[in-house]
Amino acid sequence: MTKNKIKKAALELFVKGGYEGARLADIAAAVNIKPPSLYFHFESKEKLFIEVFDDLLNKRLDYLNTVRQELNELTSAKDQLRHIYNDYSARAKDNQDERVFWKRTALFPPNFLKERVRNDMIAYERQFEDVLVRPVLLWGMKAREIKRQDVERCIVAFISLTAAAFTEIHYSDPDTYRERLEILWDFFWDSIKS
Amino acid sequence: MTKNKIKKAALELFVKGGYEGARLADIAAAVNIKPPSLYFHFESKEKLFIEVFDDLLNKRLDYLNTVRQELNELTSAKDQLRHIYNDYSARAKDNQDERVFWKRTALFPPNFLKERVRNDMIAYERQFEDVLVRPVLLWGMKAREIKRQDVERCIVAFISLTAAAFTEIHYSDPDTYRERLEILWDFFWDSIKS
Amino acid sequence: MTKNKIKKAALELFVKGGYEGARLADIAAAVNIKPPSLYFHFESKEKLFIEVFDDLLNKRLDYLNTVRQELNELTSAKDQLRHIYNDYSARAKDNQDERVFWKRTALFPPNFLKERVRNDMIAYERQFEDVLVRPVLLWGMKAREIKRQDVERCIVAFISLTAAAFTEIHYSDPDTYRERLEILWDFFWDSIKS
Amino acid sequence: MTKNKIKKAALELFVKGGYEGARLADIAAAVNIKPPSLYFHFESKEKLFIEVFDDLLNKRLDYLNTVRQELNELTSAKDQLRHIYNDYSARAKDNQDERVFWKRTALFPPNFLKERVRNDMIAYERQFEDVLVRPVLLWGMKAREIKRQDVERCIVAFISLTAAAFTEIHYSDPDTYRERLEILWDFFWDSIKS
DNA sequence: CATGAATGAGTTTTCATTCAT
DNA sequence: TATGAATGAAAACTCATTCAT
Repeated sequence: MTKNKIKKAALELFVKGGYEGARLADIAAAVNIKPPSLYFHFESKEKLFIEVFDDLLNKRLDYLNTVRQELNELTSAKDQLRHIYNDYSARAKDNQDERVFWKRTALFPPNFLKERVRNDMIAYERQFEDVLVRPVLLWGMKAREIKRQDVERCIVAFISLTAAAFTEIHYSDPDTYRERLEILWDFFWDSIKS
Repeated sequence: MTKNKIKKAALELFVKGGYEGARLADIAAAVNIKPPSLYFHFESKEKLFIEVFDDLLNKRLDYLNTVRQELNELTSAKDQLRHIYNDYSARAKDNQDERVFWKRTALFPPNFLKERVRNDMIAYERQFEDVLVRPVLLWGMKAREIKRQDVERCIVAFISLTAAAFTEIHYSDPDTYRERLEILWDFFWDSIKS
Repeated sequence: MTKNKIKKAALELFVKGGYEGARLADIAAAVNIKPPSLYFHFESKEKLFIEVFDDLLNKRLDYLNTVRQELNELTSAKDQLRHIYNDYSARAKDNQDERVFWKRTALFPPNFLKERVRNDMIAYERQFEDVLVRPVLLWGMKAREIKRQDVERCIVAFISLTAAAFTEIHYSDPDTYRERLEILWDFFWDSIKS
Repeated sequence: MTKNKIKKAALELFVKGGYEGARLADIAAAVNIKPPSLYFHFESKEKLFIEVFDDLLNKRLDYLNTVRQELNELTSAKDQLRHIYNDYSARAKDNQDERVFWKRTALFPPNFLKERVRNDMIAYERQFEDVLVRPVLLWGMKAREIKRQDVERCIVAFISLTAAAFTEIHYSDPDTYRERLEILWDFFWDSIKS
């Protein structure tokens, strides 16, 4: 389906150049159509961006629940937290484009989307904490696997783990990246385990 | 001096819209001149960006040495690390614009600068580690203030502290921001102290 | 029949935006089909316009004869002229759209049709004068109902009555419109009656 | 001054093709500049149209007062009315372009201006009646030069004289045009004179 | 130093039109 | 009959840049 191919190409180019840096001509070329043809599928460049963003938002929101399910298979809080964290070490191209698009948009949204992005992002982060991180942490504390302490502080630490991981994507080659993720994880776990 | 006013305005607008999103017309307007007048001071938009970038790079490089000096006044490794970290909690507008410009450029440099930015950034990061972080950590370990452990791992942890701090700028209001920086610091210090 | 629905919708939109202002997409939408479907019925936008125009031309030409017949039922020149004039006070939506289309096309034809329109219009006007206005005026003079005078001058006056009526459509609400038509008529009749 | 040359060229092309039919490329070409240069002088095509329209509106509003002055030189109501009417027989190119632009815009304004045009036009018409036509008619009646009668009806008649005159511009060659204006005038004057 | 005027090279967007189904 | 998908041609508009003053 052309529409999806366009969205995929668009995501890739939005990642490379941001909203303003991505030209419709390039997006069209990536799908082997001419620029005007894009307008059969999308009202405007803005709407295209929004659809890409919304798709990803929904995908991640869904993913939250998927992960939530998967956690049930795991018996220790450590494994569960690690499973959540693992999402960040997957380095398949698509996956990574999406993650960079997500972060780029979160940090530097195109002007016309500033408001919405901010709201959606905050809502997503809240879900992430409420559905995944906090329950696991609480459960781990109850099971004495994790030191009793202020959960909210632990959450802040865990979130910043993921933030740091994202930054690393840009600086490190794949191997260093994985290595560093591991280091961060160790620090984190040592800090909170009983 | 007009030239500096231009650079300051440019930095601000590059922060808001990135290289492509910032229009010379806006930069000129911010300085109360017309766009052609910019060309008296700068050869081109690219050159303007580069100058802003270089200025900041040098400023930070200088700052490294300044901080290096300041560390001598401090007697504990904890205070020293904390002093380095403190740069990140200053939240004056200028300071912050610079930090965001820095990170934005590091993460999403304009295409024409990709190469140079990457190199300069890496060089800077190395300096940061070599001049400030590593020496302090080593010294702290020697003094048994910090647990004996792999220094490089500690560096990774410290660096990611600053990365996380940056991300928080975007999400949190000033108070929350400061609070979280504190939390992260506590986690970090608890992890490495003896 | 779809074809006729299209023509009706087209007429309406040509009235609103002129030839260039009317978009095939809107015309199609008004008939609940998609733009490409229009091409099953018409070769091109130009051809569509021409058909609409020709239909109307023929309709009006026919109407001339109808009116000519109807005049036979009327015994005074005054009633006859008034009957001719009455066409202009009908204000049903369709009727009016047609009149505006007619005038708009007469005054500001699309470039590609300039020649034909001019010719057809002039031919129509001549018919209007030859078949309806002049005979009635002559007959009225012969019957001493109308002052003996230069018929051609009377025709000019009568024609300008209709032109003025058209302009009023745009400026006046229905009631004012009717009222003014009446005023004009009174002036006219007083001027030419015996 | 380029700006004025643009406005003049624009008026001419708006007359020929209406708002949608006039292309900026043609307007630019008429002034020997490239299309983007138009944007140095006008924000957009719409704004250009609006300025042309406003200029003309003001010009005509001024003209009303000029004519008002000139009327004082004339001693009979007949001469005065005729003087008002004469404006319509001037057939210099510029003058006529303006008149056609005026009427075209009045009758078929571009969609984005519909509201404003309607209001401005009605205001202008009112001025025309209040400042010129009604006073002269009243004065003529007082002087027994004009038959005592309902002034408002006379105004309607006079206005439609001008409307009809406008329509004639499109149909007739200059000589016929002048001849018909004369005929209409005679009818009108005969109708209202004492 | 600064700017008014203009422009080249794009960029998004519109729209009538085509064509395979 | 009708349409989904695509396109050519052109439209308006943007923006960095130039240049004479």
